[in-house]
Amino acid sequence: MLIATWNVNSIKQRLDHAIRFLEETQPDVLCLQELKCQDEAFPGERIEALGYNLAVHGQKAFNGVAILSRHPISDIRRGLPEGDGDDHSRYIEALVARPDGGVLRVASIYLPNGNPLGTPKFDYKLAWMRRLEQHARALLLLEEPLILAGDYNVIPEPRDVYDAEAWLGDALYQPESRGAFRRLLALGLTDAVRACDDAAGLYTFWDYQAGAWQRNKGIRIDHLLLSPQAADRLSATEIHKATRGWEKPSDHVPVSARFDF
DNA sequence: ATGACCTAACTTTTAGGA
Repeated sequence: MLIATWNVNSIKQRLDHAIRFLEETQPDVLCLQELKCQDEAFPGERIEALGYNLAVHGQKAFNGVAILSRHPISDIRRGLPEGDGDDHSRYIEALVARPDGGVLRVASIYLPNGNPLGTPKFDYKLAWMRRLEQHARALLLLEEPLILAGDYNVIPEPRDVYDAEAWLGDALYQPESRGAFRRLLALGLTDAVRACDDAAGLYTFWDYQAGAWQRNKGIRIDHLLLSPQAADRLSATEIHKATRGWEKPSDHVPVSARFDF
């Protein structure tokens, strides 16, 4: 099975891109982030025509996450637990029926950006990461193949950024943000890309500004975290860098992981 | 050297992104 994640920066603006990616790459599951539309405005028709089932958790103008699956989906959860007062649509989870008869639990995650530092936005990011950690801990007790995929808005390590010094004052590279990401890994989750490739300079985001793409000033912030039962079956990962060169691209590119189930 | 973008919305300016 091929599982992919992509922050599309508006699904309405990027529908042709998403369709092209689905046709060319044929993922079994695609997790989307930053839909920037409400559920009823999600342009699902052409996606469903390709054979995908949809689970959408949208909101007006900002955020919004979805799971597209070629296989039956059930057990849909929208939002993390303990979300009193959190009206951002940043988490959706579903159980996907595997072709081999087993199940696979997948979440599409859009973790808060957290900038600027010293504001409630950064506190919100850290609190959200704590909630994700708690929920991941509970999910791991199920001992299922589990994939927490999405835009984490965290640069895990210096090798994941073109120039670490330039990001020292940014919420994506703060010790607290990176520590919270490491706590997720310490639960027993595996960073899929890093399980397959130790190289520096693997990026998933290039800013629209300042010719970041042309100068390869990228960062790696889109991740697939795997439970042991998923990591055991991981065979390969891919960063679909070419999409960043398409006409009117998203600033993020898809990341995918292949499993031998 | 410097600045350099994109999206949605109560749209001609702002908020949010990263």
